[in-house]
Amino acid sequence: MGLQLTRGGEYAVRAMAYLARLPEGHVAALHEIGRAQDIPESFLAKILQSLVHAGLAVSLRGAHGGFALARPASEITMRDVIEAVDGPIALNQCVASPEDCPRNHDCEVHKVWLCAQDQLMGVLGTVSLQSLAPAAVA
Amino acid sequence: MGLQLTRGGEYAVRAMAYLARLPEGHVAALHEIGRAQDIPESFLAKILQSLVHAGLAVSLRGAHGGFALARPASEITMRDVIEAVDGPIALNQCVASPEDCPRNHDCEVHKVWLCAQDQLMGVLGTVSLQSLAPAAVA
DNA sequence: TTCAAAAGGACCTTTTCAGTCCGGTCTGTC
DNA sequence: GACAGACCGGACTGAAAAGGTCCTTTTGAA
Repeated sequence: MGLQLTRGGEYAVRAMAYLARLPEGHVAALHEIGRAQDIPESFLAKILQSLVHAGLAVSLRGAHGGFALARPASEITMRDVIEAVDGPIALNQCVASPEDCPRNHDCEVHKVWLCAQDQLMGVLGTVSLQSLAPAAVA
Repeated sequence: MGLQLTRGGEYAVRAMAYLARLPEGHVAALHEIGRAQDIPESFLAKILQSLVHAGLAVSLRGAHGGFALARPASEITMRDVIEAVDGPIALNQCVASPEDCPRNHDCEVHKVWLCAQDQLMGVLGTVSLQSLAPAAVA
């Protein structure tokens, strides 16, 4: 199909949105998140590790351990989450690494992709986890 | 990587932009396009067939055959071209087929994807092949 | 000490991508 | 009519990524 979000990215957003809805200071265990959001737990484990590595989530090990957001939900965007799991967003190769594209100079198509990418980033980079969590505690 | 254009889509846009630069009535043979745009010819053959099936290009068979745009370059958008080759653009599954998504109702993430998709379509659906072909004949 | 839970890496299966190949068909030219 | 040039169309393939699974190790709290 092409030009589609990966399953991992989708899961990551849902998992983080779930964490964003939790009361302050609460940690959620892997299986809690997985069950609540209907995500295969062993796969979710890998995704959460990416998020922890990226500094978006923190984990507590040992009994009663689990995961929580590393910073306020208002300071984490969908873009952050997706890029942590799927790598940098680049609609096509020539936007990601223009130096590899021989027809780079005066390429009209290139400009269009840059523009499209900006539009996309404008949305994903603006929406925070907070705005995804309307059911936050009162 | 995820969320990236396929090679086929990229080639298709370049090939169509090439055709758009041709003088009216001229047809370009497969090998001509492939050589000019540096696209593997056997792969390009498949791509062009998709474009013909989608009604964006026409082909002439037999000796001195080749390809040309099916309508004026100003009436073919990048979106048309990409969707002809890669299928419908849907940033994620739940945008493509909302009926398959159980959490469809009151899903905040869904709305964001719709918005992002609209932005993307706004760009790709507006840019015509004509605007990609600045070197058109005088 | 013991047990619950995350960390991390090896492994696996399926699908998609990116492309090749080849026989068939069409059509302009000689 | 024969022939050559060019598209048609589908089967095939190798590599890579997606999408997971599993198992061992480490950590922390009761």
